[in-house]
Amino acid sequence: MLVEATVSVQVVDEVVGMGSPMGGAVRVLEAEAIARRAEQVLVVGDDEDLRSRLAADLTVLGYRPVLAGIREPPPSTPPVALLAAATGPKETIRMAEELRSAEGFRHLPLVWLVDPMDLWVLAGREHLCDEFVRLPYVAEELAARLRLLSLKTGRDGPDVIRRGPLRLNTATHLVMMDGRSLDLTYMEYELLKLLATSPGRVFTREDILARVWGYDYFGGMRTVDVHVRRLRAKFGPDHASLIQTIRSVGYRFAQVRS
Amino acid sequence: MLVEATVSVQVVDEVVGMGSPMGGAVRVLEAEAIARRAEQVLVVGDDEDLRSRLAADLTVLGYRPVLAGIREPPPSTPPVALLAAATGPKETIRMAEELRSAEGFRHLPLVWLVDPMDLWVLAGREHLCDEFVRLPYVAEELAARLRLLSLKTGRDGPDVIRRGPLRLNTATHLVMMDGRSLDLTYMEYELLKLLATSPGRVFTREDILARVWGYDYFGGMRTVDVHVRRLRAKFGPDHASLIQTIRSVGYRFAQVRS
DNA sequence: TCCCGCCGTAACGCAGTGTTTACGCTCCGG
DNA sequence: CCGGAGCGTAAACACTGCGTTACGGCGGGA
Repeated sequence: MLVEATVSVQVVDEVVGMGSPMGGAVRVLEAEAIARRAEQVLVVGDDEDLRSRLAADLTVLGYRPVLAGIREPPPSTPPVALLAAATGPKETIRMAEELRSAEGFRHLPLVWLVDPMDLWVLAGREHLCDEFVRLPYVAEELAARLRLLSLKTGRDGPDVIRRGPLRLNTATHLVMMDGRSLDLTYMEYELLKLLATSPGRVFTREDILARVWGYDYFGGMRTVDVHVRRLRAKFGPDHASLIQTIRSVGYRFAQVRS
Repeated sequence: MLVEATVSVQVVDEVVGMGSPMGGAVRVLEAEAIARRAEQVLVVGDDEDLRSRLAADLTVLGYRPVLAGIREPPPSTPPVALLAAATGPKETIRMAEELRSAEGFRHLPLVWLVDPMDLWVLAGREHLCDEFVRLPYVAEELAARLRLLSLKTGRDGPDVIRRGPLRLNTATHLVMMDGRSLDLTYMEYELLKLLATSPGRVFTREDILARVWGYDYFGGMRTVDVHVRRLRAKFGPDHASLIQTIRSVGYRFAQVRS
């Protein structure tokens, strides 16, 4: 399916496993695991030396590098990919083309690491490259370019609420989890926005009904439960516990580090 | 009005400029230059040496450098500006702020030329910087970044908005889709312009009515729906989804990769 | 004055969404 | 260990919002 490469999927700094989301109360360890999550960056390519240096620098910069041979895509899609090829620009082109044609990676922003002698390959291939960094790279430049890229792709900015793996863009109404976009309905979106704007704070069902459905709403409380359930289902099993149940009280969004 | 600087407006005359009937061997760069028809680039800053080197390189690359002290803005607004400061990043920040607050320059994409030691100044100032180049710069990198920038900003010159298959000339009111011209009515054009100038952003029907029909408009919201429908019909089935419906919220122009 | 293109409104039907209901499991106190 | 309250879950039901079409008013040009 994808470019052949020597390194298999290998997630750096695996998160503490999260238990089954079924069954109400969320354990402290799970909340901490979510809290330690940083934004992932996929690092692909056949330049092992460059890849490991990138991994080290990215970690220092607060990112979570995911080293992978792109033949075996990682389980969770990071929101951005760095292309590090040792065998020259042709390999980078091939990786970019195959990532772009692979299901699930089509909209992944690609950052090329390019030797200044090879910059000519970019001409006419701008559709395969969202950003590039001149080699030898400087960590500060890499950081700045990743930040700029986040802004340009709408994953960060003044209108974006960042909560752990969740990105909630209030300008575009786009919701992303681990780089994948979630398809939420209007009520789901509004409910999530309310909870996510005050992580850790507990909202009673009355609160939620009044602020999402309107103060004049007259209906059953279970409506909230059902919508929370649908949100958790769309979050997927790994992130279902982002919304926590406080028994006899209500719900709250987990306290995560952005 | 703008930052004080020593150099007045001075157009470096076109060496490979448009209409130049020079023959001879056509190298890749020159071919690009002709294709680009000598697009202007504003070069501002107090680093005279850097400015002149930029002017020379830009000319070779087929651009038409406009050297200016930004106190005296050039008569016609170029589509992009390079910021070259000798006195350090503070000067660059000041130039960027003043350009952004100056009428007519607000939406001008800014490219910083930054010493790697000064890259820290970018943190938190991403709104003042659309692109940056590490010093000492490489001409090929500069060219590649300018090409990428023009793709990302979706502008071919000051009057042309490019969004995927769509071209919108705000000067001539001409709209093209896939090279074919669309015959839009006045309201259709204004509606499309509003949506297309902020791809991804969701506009409510109130927003749209206020900004296209006028703040004093008093009528039904379904008017917007019908005009959106007419636009989609003229786009054709292949491109109807360029305008997306956000249920219970409004409409938005799709985020397309140019 | 007539004609034609543009624009706003109303009506209808459907797909998508929200709400209700019912049932069974979990948690916790007795 | 038992029982009840609280909650998760699924499915059925009701309805909203939007796409779509048709139609009538308005204004400019012949």
